[in-house]
Amino acid sequence: MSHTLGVRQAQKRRTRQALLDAALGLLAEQSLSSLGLREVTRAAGVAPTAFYRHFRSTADLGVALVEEALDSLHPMIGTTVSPDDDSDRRIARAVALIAGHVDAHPAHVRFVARERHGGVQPVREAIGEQLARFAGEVKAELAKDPHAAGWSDDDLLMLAHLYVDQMLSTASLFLETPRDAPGERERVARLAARQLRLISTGRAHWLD
Amino acid sequence: MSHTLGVRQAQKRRTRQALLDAALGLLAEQSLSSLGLREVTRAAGVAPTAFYRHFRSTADLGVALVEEALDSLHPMIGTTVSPDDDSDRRIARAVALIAGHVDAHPAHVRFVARERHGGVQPVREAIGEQLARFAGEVKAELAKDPHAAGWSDDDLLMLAHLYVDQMLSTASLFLETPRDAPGERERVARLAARQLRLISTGRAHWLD
DNA sequence: TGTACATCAGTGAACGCGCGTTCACTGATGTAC
DNA sequence: TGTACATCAGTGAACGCGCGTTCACTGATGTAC
Repeated sequence: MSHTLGVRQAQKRRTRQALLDAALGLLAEQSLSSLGLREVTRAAGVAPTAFYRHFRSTADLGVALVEEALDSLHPMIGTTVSPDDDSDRRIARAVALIAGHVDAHPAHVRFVARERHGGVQPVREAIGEQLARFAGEVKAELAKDPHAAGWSDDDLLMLAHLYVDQMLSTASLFLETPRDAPGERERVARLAARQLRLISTGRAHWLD
Repeated sequence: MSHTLGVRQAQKRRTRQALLDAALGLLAEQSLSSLGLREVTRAAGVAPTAFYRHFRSTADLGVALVEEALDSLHPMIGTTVSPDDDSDRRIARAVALIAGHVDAHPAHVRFVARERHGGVQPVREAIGEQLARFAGEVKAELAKDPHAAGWSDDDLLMLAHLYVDQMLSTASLFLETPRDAPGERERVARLAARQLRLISTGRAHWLD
């Protein structure tokens, strides 16, 4: 088992993850730009100085969180955009998928929504890059669809960005909706579905 | 002139504005959640203790900034959504208006984009309320359009929210684009125009 | 117009506190033979 | 398998610093007569 880590490396990895988890928890109530190193180590249960064995600064930790958060979002793309026999069914599936993701990873979603325009440049840039990568993949999915015949590359990318923004906006709306308010959640779901349907309608008549 | 302020009140107003301006400047490089009271008073040229004559906390100052920022955005609504003989011309006008607003009030736009999902609850809530008010007004504008015949209230509000989100997303994209890169600015403008056109197309065929 | 008193925006000293960072350290894990 | 040495993740004390908040104050502005 050549890939097995030694005891030392495994422990280091665990501490690193504890720092990331602690930070993500603290970021529910504040922005990265005000997150303190001592605050994070305290929450993670290690000495302040241990922080430097893993990250140069909280900004550096933030960049690591970007990778973690957007990797978790990744699998969602294909399913959301992939074609379906019925458009309304695809949309309903996409909205349910988003809602499920928000329930499964609320802290990650909040982090991305918050820091996308947040006060820490390297983190903003990392999120921007990841979202551009996403849009690229959404575009590739869209290109497979028969609807895409006659679309320019630019227009496909434009639509892809629209979808990515819409997904994030919907996710963040779900995040603000209490989990124990099924009525409100349903309202959000129907709003999101209709917004996606409007985009789909625009897409269907784009070349008219 | 009964509305003329006394010397004392006028001076107090000026100091308050100096605090708001100083804070807005500092928020170009950080989030409200990390903005310090002393930092603000230092930039405004007053003693730290003077702060308390105007605001209870930096969060309180943030809420005041929300009003200021969104009041400046307000006049844009009517012009952006109002109907025109030609749809493409209206869209071009809307995009130019957004670009102009970003040039005129970059700090306000950045503040709203950043703190909309930021780490300070009262500020998030204030922005949410103002944007909901906006969406209501956009909806009222949309209702005037002949296209709106047969649309439900809910669908009009849905579309209004889509427009508001799109405006903010475009504004924030302009913000990230250097002012001295006319090529890039033009690219962003054309992207935004096509996204608006796609939404318009969806709107035109909504009831099909 | 002049005088005596009240108001209150802004001051400056002082406080206790938590911050980020440095440093030499410890002791478990890893490696060479 | 055992031994001697190297590595290095995590520690704990110490530092100087800027923070938010309190307090009694000052002196220009406002008001009553």
